[in-house]
Amino acid sequence: MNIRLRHDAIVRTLRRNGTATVDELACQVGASRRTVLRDIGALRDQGFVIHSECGRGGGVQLDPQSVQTTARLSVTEVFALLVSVAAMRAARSLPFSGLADAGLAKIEKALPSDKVRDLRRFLDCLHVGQLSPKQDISDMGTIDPALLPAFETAFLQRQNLRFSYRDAKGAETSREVEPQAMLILPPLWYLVAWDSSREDFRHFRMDRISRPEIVEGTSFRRRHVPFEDDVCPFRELPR
Amino acid sequence: MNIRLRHDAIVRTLRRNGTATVDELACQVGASRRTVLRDIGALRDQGFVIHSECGRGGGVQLDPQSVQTTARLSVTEVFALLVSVAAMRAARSLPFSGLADAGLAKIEKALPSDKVRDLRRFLDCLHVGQLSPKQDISDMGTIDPALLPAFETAFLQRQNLRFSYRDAKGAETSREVEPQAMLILPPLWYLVAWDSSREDFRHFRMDRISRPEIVEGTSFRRRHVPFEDDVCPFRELPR
DNA sequence: TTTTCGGTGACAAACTTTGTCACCGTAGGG
DNA sequence: CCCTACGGTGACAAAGTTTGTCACCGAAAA
Repeated sequence: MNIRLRHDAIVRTLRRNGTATVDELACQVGASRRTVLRDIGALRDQGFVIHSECGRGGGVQLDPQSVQTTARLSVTEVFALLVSVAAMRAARSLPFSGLADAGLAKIEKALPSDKVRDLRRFLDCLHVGQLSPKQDISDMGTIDPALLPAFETAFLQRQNLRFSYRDAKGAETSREVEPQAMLILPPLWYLVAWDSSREDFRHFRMDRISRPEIVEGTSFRRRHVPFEDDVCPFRELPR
Repeated sequence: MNIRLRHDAIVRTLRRNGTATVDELACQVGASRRTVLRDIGALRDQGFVIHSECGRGGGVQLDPQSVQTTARLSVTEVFALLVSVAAMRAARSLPFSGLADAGLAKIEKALPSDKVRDLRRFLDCLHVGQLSPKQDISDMGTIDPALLPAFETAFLQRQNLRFSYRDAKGAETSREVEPQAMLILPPLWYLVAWDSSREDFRHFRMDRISRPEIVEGTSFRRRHVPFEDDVCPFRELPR
């Protein structure tokens, strides 16, 4: 039995039984006492809170407050999750909610059913209220929702986008670009786009963009956004 | 060098260089030709689209259209992501957006900086527009946002919640419960709560709840929501 | 004081990953 | 038509990692 599966099995058994002795666990997962103890150590290293008591009636116990799970999700699965949560949360007026719904359905069909079960189980673990108590609600009002329908269309139909851009010095210019990606670095959103008149990628802060409009009759292909090794691929973000 | 790190390095090198020969990659990552070829096989199994060409001037190339990354995120990291995206997306009127912001800050501080970098890099990969084209926007209007402030308070302050609940048969009852969790099974939201008059957990469909209010002067502790092995922990959800 | 239980260190056995080598097929250049 | 550059595969031993066994420690309950 694989080490990951064994960790998973141990966690699940502990969740189910509440408490168990190491020998019971060893028997359950078909491994030796020593291995189970090693596994418990590894799980603790991973952040699981596992209480233990010596002596008669003792055993190990998973702290019920701990939200940790053993699951590690691939990016595709995480994307499915993000899409699903975004779909539920996003108000109708926010962009890409339709896409999100469509994506969710698509991903649920595409993933093997045990993956879907894992996702569900993971969502179950998202008990609200585990995080810190209320604090200031920081302002995230940098993006004007009124801009977004034009963006959505530009992305989905792959049509050029024209808008007015105010740079860091306050100068206004008019741009026509091929929207390639949205870059989200909280709390700012950037539009990553190919500027064909300059023959290069440019990054535009969303809150500096105004009057976006689709350029009818245009159509572009996706370009390969260049990546740098070991650094954020977009080096010079407008401040 | 670890197998995961090597896969990562190969993918990044291919993204940076566009194309590379197996021998170059082998030299780069400090492994043998054979191992790199095995790795490429493994990456293909994982869903990466890697083109290859024989002969002079040939080499391997990562399909730029493929959004795949090698990253596998732990649940804690995924939660950080979810929280961050939710924070950005959630309109002010939706619940838990304050919590989300606070959580994001907390998590960014708690995670080692390379994890934050991974998260950033992962967000960079969330190129919008990779999913299927526009489809019907399915209705997600089952949750009345007006309900949610009372819920948020009940969760965060751990105060009892009283509301009117209409069951599957249409009968209205009044309930007073300890809200323990929100269960999100698209497209429905459930409130998982301890019903102290019945001494048991109950599941309430959010769209059947009306007139929620905090019960002043009450206070409860978190309870351990029981999990079943290998199945959705909440077996009998109201239809 | 004995039994039950978590926890540790050492070390060989079992298993997995890696490197080496020999070899195949294809494409381009001379 | 041969040579060279390149991706790709199978076999097998070397290197590395995980696991089981065993001996032993300390705490707590009967």
